[in-house]
Amino acid sequence: MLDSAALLFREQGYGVARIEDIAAAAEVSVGTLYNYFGTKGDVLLATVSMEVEEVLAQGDQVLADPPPDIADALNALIAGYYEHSLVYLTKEMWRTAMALSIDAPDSPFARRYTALDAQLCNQVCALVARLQAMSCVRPDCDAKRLGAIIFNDLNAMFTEYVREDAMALTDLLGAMKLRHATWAHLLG
Amino acid sequence: MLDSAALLFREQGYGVARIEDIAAAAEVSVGTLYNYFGTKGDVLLATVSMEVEEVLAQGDQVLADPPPDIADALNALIAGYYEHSLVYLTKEMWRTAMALSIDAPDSPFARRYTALDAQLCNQVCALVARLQAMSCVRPDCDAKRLGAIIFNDLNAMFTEYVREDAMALTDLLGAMKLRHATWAHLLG
DNA sequence: CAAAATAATGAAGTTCGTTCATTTTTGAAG
DNA sequence: CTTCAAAAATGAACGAACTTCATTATTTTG
Repeated sequence: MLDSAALLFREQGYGVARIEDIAAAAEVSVGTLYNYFGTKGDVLLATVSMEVEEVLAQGDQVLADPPPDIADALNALIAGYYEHSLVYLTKEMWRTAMALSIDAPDSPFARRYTALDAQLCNQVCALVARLQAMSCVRPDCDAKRLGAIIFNDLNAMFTEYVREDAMALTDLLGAMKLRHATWAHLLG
Repeated sequence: MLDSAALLFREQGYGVARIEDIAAAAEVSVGTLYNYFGTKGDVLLATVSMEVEEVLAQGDQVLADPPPDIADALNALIAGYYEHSLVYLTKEMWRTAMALSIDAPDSPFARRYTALDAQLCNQVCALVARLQAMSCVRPDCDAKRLGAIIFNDLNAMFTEYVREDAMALTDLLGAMKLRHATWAHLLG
């Protein structure tokens, strides 16, 4: 079911792909699909989760042994996020997931999406703390707060990337590098 | 029409208030309403615009003669944004507006919403530049880039505030002040 | 084998936002 | 005052797809 859904979402778009089509492609009935997913949005979430879980695992690799330079370390972590972002999802799917999570923040869907976001943020915070422990970041700063600022900024840039179909991944990566240079300058 | 719509959106919520109800409250027909607004979302946008226009005007006051201290200046500008945010809109209306602007970024609605956001961002950038000209911010930084980082972070905090009905304005203002302290520390 | 629990089914319901052919009002010209 | 064309207003009907749920089928248990 999930494979069929992900395929149709990618090929036709979340809005165009009807539950009926997904059920047909998965060779089950509509009712069966609803026995496993409470909502069309939940089907999308399952795909988003796959995406973010993998990205978090990748990030843990970076955290285990980060490059001893602020810009390099941030590059390694964040470029991993960005480059993985379209493996399972399209920009349109990201937009829909983001919209759903804002519009109904109390739904199970949104709660889980928010939790995943928080984990990504924590990963950035952990990286900053690690760099601080390695004396690559000035010690007179709160790693948690700095990490959150950095994450919020990078997340906003990702949102912009996802909103503009014309924006290429290289554009995003370029903008990201300028940010990292700024941080290296301020924190080094 | 707009007054009736804003009232119903506030009282019942965007989702619950039907176009038919809004038309009835404004003593016009549904068709008439659609002669002035292309979409239900456009009705919401008109209210969002009022909100942001006023906030931008307030911001210009601050920019004209900012306090000669980073934290104070940021406080004056951003607290103005935050404190004004629920004058015309509810948290739910904000959420819907944000969701619409992400979900269909090419719609007139989204374009205008994004443009307003960009203006707010520019205002923060202008403030940083102003403080730099006043020698309150170290000169070896790009004001435009710093302003964008600061704005993205504060905007993310506002989004969190709007997502959590339980979060009070004072919580948001408190979190904001911690951020400003960080910036004062890094840029002073 | 019986019977209870679990899973699958798919047709029907529901709900609003949106449309558009028709009617009404306006206001300028003769 | 009368015409009449342009502008505004009208509201009934449409459409579309997500969900629901009573019914049927399958699996597991005793």
